[in-house]
Amino acid sequence: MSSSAELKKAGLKTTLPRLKILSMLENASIRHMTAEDVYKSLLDSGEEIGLATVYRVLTQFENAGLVIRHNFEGGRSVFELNDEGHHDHLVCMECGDVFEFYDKAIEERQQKVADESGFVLDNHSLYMYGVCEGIRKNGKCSINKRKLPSILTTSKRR
Amino acid sequence: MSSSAELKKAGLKTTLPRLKILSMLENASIRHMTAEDVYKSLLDSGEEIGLATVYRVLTQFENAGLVIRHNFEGGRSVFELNDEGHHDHLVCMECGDVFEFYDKAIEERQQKVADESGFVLDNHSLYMYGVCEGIRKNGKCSINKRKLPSILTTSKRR
DNA sequence: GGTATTATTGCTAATAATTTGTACTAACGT
DNA sequence: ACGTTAGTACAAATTATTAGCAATAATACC
Repeated sequence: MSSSAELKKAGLKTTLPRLKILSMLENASIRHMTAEDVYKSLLDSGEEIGLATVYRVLTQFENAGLVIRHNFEGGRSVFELNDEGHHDHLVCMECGDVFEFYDKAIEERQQKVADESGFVLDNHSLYMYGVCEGIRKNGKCSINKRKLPSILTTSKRR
Repeated sequence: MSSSAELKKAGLKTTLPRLKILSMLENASIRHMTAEDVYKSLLDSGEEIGLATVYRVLTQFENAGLVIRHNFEGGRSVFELNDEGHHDHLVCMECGDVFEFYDKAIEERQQKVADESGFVLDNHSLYMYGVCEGIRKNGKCSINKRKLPSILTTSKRR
């Protein structure tokens, strides 16, 4: 499906900034990007866009279900295209890379816990933080060739 | 153990602000509090303290392992006394109450996933968001008689 | 116990991420 | 093509949190 059609389906007018951002998310080598990552990437590609627009559009995309917002440790949000099924995340605290996984047993137990507590579940977030194999064995991540996401490098928050 | 002794054990000098904050956390009816909750509660109790001190001390407590910091949806941190074993959280998005649970199966599967991915796990956070039974059946939470935590009521962030 | 030394507090101002206000511009329906 | 309405850009505002620094309090030493 074309980006334009995706926007329409999501109930969003197909505007140039939205197309730029959506196609950036679809083609970027980094899957989990902060608003600023998206902003800077677009500027780097020679595209013109305002930071506020990026924030606004990403929030619209989130509400429309086009992207998922994550709040990993560090305080700033990262956005991920909602193009796969649900999954959880393993975040390497050294190289910043994000590994995705889906574990049926965990999902089922979560539902069971919610049921037993009388909760109707809306959503959940499971983030696991650790150090990946590449870093431990080679001092650098063999998989991750990209720059560290700003969430782990530039953020001074803890 | 006295609060003073706890501070010492944690390698922190026993100062008045630290004692106030620790005892506030130990005696508060709300288990998960934002820095501002702690600050306002102390002011309400007639105690004098600075907001910056609350932030500083809570961070020190976190580093010392006395409290756990959580980042529930909404962007602001909540702090919880680290006086029980590890557990995860179910957050009611209507009444703001937080239910704690521990599920051995989930913990084991998490470890297994990490092992299989070559990760050495440092920590994890599992937050489940939904609507509790009290709200669904009575329109209000039967368990939660306290005021809503500011994270869900005063925050304008999504 | 009294004082020096050093850590800690309490202000206020700074910061960082994100949101809003508003005047300009671009989509979409006709 | 053209007007209406929604969307964008920029700057200014907000919110949570942190940093700088002078004032103060807590241990160490006598």
